[in-house]
Amino acid sequence: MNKRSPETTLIRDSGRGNEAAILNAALQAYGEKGFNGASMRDVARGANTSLSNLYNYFPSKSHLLAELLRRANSELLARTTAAIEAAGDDPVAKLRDAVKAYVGFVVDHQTAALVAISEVRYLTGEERSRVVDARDRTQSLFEQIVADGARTGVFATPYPKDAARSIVSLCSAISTWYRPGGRLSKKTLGEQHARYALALLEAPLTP
Amino acid sequence: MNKRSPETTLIRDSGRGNEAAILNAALQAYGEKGFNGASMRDVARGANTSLSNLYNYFPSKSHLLAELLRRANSELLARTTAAIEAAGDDPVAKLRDAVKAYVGFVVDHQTAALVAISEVRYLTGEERSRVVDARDRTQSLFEQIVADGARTGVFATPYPKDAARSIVSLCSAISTWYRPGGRLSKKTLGEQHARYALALLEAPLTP
Amino acid sequence: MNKRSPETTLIRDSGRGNEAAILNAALQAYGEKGFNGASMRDVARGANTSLSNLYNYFPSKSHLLAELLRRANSELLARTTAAIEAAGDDPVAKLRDAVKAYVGFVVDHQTAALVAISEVRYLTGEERSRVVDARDRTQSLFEQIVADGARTGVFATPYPKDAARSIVSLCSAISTWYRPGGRLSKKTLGEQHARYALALLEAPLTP
Amino acid sequence: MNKRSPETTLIRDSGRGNEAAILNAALQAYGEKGFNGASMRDVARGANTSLSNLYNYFPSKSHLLAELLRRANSELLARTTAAIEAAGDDPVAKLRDAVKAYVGFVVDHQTAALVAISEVRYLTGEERSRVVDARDRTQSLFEQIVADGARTGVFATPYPKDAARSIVSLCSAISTWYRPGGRLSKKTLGEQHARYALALLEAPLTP
DNA sequence: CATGAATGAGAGTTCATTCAT
DNA sequence: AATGAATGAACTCTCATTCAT
Repeated sequence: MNKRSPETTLIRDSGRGNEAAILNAALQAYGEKGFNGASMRDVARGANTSLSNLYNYFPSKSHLLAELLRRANSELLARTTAAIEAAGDDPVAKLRDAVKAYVGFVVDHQTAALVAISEVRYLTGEERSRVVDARDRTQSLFEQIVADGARTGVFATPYPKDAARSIVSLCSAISTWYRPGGRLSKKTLGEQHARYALALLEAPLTP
Repeated sequence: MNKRSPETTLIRDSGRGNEAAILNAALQAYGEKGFNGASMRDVARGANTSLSNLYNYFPSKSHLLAELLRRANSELLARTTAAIEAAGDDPVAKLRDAVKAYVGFVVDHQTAALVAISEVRYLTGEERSRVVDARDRTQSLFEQIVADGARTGVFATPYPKDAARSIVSLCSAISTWYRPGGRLSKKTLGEQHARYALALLEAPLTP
Repeated sequence: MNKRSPETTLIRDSGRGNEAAILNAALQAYGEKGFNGASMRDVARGANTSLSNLYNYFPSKSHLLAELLRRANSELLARTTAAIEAAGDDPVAKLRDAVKAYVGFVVDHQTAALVAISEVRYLTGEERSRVVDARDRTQSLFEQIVADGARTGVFATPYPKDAARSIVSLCSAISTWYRPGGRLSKKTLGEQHARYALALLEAPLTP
Repeated sequence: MNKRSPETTLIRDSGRGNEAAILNAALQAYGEKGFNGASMRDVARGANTSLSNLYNYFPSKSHLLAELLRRANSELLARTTAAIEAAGDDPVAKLRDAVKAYVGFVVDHQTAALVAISEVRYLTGEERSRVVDARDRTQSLFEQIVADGARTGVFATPYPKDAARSIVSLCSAISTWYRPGGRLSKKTLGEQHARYALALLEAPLTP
């Protein structure tokens, strides 16, 4: 009926009735108004279904958020892992491609990326830890690369332990200001941030 | 009765009864639960006053947020401006001190910094633009320094127009993970981020 | 799979699929949470079937209750009638055995007895009157015995018209406090209440 | 404005706004539809106030029930205690007057008595135990009298330990069928039940 | 006979805000 | 400046019931 923006490809039709529509509506609602500002009625309206039917798919509003974040983090982790594995052994290549993959995810799924960083705080208990774990696993990938490069001396930064976090912060912050169709394309942003990352690690840059 | 943490010094007793208590309670409530997750009852409880009395000080919940953000951005702008003015003419020194000032603000007023970046979205109309303007003015300071250094060649980055935003992102992101009393002190964080910033700009680093 | 307690023998497998399981689940649910406190979902869960399948057996929640109470009152009436008929002509013997039968029913089907007295009120219209009629028929048995004994003088109470109701109240109240396996067995309770009844009627007691 | 029936005197105007109106409306609603069948909207309507205002007086629906039962049991205990104290030393007189007091309460506050016995089950935790304790204290009064009379031999029943409970059951059951203005007045009911009680205890009756 | 999806109504509770005192 | 009472709207969630398969 309505052409989907590339954004929404994160949530694929699972064959289970309205599940995908609900998740997408929730993503949009949480993205626009925040988790607490968006109501289940908003989600139902966006999914073109009834309020009560939401509860046939997700037992609570926070489960809905949790499932959203689970999928987002899972996709981010998959993309980043794949990029690293394809990059060979060079820490510089690994980092460059990991950053490009991360940035690519943020650009492709801006809303999901934004919700993932700004709304995790509203999860508690196991829901929260599952999501945080996934997020931390992605961050560990960067930490590992930085640690490797620091050992071999290619990353000269005096703060190898902390720099990885800054690189991830830099990439995910894109979700807060990026506007599709603007001056900066996905490709440009990837190259920019790859260079920021290497510079920040004080790696030799090939101009 | 209870010793105030340095955090709370952002809001000074204005001599107007409970105003400071209310603002501090609101800051804490919005910081803990987010703007929409915190209720006016939460604020009243935190300020040890009655719900209805809040409205003798602030006409609405969002005015309260706006006032909070106004003060936070104002203090941040003041600190950054002062640091730059005291740094002399060298772009490197200016940037270094501006970053240290920014980081200092985030560490001193973590909650305020966090609320300032994560809850602006819930303001609208003039309330919003006043706050956004103040935030942009701070960012412009960094852009100006970077532009100056790029012109003289001391900042070799190929992306001078965009790098300033990244530097600011890096500094403000501290508010999302910093824990007082941890491994990283305010001083260390300032030095670290100053170095990150210069590295990112591809300025020559004196190791 | 699971051995049924004697309680559940009130509802016999009618050969109609899940009917017995549903009635038993409803009995337990209404017993634990009351008619309005128990949901059709509770019943479905207890019967190990789906919510919608309940409606293949019973057209509504209140029909389910009505059927339950119909069976309970029917069994109670049958037991009491049988006991009276077996007791011969002596009003004293008749009353004693009627009370024992009633108490026996309450002990054997405590939940059903409890639900029967506490949840009738949620039936309306014909459903209600059918159940109330059955209940009244049982009570009439007692009233008849008392009237007979009063005529012959063996029951000396000045309130023959009202005493029967009190006797029935006494018996059915057992369902509100009885705990199986406690100090009082079915046999003891029967004897106790038979004596209470006769004493209350001011009949000569053989100690 | 509207003349209050004697029933409602259980809840006196406490000077706190709508408190009495709310409690009376809740009593009536719970009495008519049961705790789970009555909604807070029903209560609000009956109290001529808004739904949300109920929560300025009682923090939850079950607190409202608890407070109701607390008052009912308290009044019942007070009446019974007073009657016993005024009755002198004779167990027969004590029992007779205690029963009359209990019956008087049930007749004067039929709805409260009915709700007290049929809706306690919907309380849990401390709310429940407070109410149950009060109820048990009243019952203990009867047990004490029966035990005393059994020791002196004036109550010849072989079941002194259990008979007290039956007497209380008998009295409270009145609330389930009594209709004001019917054949049986408060006075008659009191005398009837006093006689039932003594007969049940196998005390010598003065005809 | 059995199910999962769907729905409109309504549940208890909390919301920001107002007002009389 | 301060309060408790009041309110209408909105909240998340559950209800009994229906229907297509």
